[in-house]
Amino acid sequence: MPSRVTIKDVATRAQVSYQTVSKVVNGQAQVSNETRERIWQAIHDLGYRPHITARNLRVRASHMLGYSWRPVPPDQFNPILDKLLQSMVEAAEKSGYHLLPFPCPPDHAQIQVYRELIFSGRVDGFVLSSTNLGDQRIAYLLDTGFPFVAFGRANPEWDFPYVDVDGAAGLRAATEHLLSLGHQRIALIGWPEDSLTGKFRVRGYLEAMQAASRSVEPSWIARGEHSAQFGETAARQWLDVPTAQRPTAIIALSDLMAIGAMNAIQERGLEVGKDIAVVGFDDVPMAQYLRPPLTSLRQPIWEIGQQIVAMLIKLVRGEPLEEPRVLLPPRLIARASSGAGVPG
Amino acid sequence: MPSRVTIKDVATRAQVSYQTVSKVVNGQAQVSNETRERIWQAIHDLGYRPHITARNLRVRASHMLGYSWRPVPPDQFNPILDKLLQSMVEAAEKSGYHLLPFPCPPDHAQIQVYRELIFSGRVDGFVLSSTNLGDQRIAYLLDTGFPFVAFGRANPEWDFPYVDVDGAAGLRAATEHLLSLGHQRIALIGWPEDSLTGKFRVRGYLEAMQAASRSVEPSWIARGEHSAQFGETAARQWLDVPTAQRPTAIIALSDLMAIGAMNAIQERGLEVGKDIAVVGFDDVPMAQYLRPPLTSLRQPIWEIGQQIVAMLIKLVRGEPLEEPRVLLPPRLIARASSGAGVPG
DNA sequence: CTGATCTAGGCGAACGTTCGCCCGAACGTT
DNA sequence: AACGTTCGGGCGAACGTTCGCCTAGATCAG
Repeated sequence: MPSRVTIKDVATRAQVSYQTVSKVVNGQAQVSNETRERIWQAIHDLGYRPHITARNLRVRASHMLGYSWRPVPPDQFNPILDKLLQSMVEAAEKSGYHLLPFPCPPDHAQIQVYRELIFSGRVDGFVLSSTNLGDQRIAYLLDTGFPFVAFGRANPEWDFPYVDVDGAAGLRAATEHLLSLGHQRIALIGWPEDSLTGKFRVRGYLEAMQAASRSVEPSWIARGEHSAQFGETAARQWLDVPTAQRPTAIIALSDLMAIGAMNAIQERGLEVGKDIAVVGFDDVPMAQYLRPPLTSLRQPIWEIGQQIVAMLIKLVRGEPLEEPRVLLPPRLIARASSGAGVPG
Repeated sequence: MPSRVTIKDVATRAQVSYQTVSKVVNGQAQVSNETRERIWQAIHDLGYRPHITARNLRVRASHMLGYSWRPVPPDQFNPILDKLLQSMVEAAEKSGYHLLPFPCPPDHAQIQVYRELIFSGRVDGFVLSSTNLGDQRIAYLLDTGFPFVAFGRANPEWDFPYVDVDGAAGLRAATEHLLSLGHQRIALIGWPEDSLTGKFRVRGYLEAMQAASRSVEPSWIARGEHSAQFGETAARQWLDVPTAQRPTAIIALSDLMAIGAMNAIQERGLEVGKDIAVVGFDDVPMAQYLRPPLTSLRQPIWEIGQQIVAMLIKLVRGEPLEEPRVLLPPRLIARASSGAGVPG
């Protein structure tokens, strides 16, 4: 490793003090054009690049944004990580920031880890994901006043900046889609009551049903864990109902559960998209390759990443947020599983 | 933001010079037990945490490892990113390092971006992924002597540290698996000739066939782009062959292509796993939920991440690598699509 | 011609560490 | 008693920047 070329090397070559070089590099005004050019020339000749660590020390900022995500169990998939990460990394880089991914700590150590990252000056702000009601991290960060933006909502009485997918709008769209195809009895596979995300989505479903003056049987709503297995179980229970009263369409709050439902339906020799419609949520990349291809709701992941990071950087810089709560609607991708789109 | 507590604050409280505090924090010997305890007490009382940026500046290291990955097109999936990232981040953190993900630059700007990261002192080393023959980054980094470890191989004449999946071993296992089930005519869906990874895998297939004294028809090997579409096309071509001579099993070099093949087979009214066996590569999380569940080769992603990072950190620290070329075999996960495992 | 204003650029200091060297006291040895 | 060794801890310097202040000369108005 040849010892690095510093601002002082540039200075001697350009015959100025090194502080003047700093001014030029940072685009400050107090330099004549010819000096400026001479300095740029020297910078170019020597291949000088400012040393980030030194700069960060001086300006008391790390220019790093912390991000951790909950790893999914090996049999499941994280449909959004790739794109979300790319989006956030790109957005951060645009403003001279970088993303610091760190392992999602076990629940009891959460605060400890966040505190450590703050006080060691490793990050200037956090992106929180997988938020839920009573999220300790939010409470802690609100308390200390450290900048953060959440991907997801939490307790309504907490006032904090977030970006979230408008699950209610998504489910309204899905429900209306099915209603418009003539379905009357639409069932829903959801998560346990304590899931906030689940609550919003169910609400959208109920709203759409009500708006269409359709009543909803309590038995049409199944709640359970996020797994293909549960999707299967839930669907079977409806398949046991006599044809005349049984739901003709199923909306699952995730593609994983939708896949379980599809498998249960096909097991009975029924045809998905014809006998019973199925709609998922997430639009996992695989959705289009399923037989039949799965109708699903696609989250605007790229957009979400961009907004979260843009907001966080504003906060870090102490600028005010004009719109601290952002909801972005997912997009319905209609395919054959709901009886729409090209068949096959 | 209350101004941070520094090593000097600790020093005054513990009645020592701040350099002595530094010694204690870094576990150096020259301090008596009682002083040490007094200092730890002060550290604890004040909640002191060393300032990483300052430390990094002083020791001339960023303790950051750069990593970029090629984003997959929206209709495909990255089956390994989640786990690989978790693994690498965790391994890095264990040794006091962090991962710096950066956007994968367009080809013509690659070197430029790497150079920038090096000379601005942002990273101490790189993890390279998606390597291929003639990879410019490898050439450049070898040339400058900057530490890196590749995930994947490249030109055999280049001497550099890498970790890779032993694709040949994987395909031998898959082929032997099918042979043991009685298949004789085994076809293969692969990538274009210029894919190095593809070449290794095909080699494993050929070796296994040869070891079993089975000859391989040239027409059994299809080469094309990595897509479900191509998997479908390739499979159809074999389905057109009269039953007596047509392949009874298909190995695809990726699950994505395997899925295409499965769809083509089912389209003809044939049953996957019974009429024709299918084996994929990657074991994407979805594989088990397909109908029938897909037999596939699972890459030891966690292990790979751990090894890559461990090797890279050694390099960064200037320690020698006892084993600079690591090949890890994938594991065959037998499911119904190859006629093995539990049916359904 | 004088004094005020502006401009280009220099200079010292600081950001929070770690490193190497130094010194004084205590101890043991001859 | 004189000397060498060891140990605990202090001190100056440096890592590569940016920031704010200062100044010498140029410019300008009256």
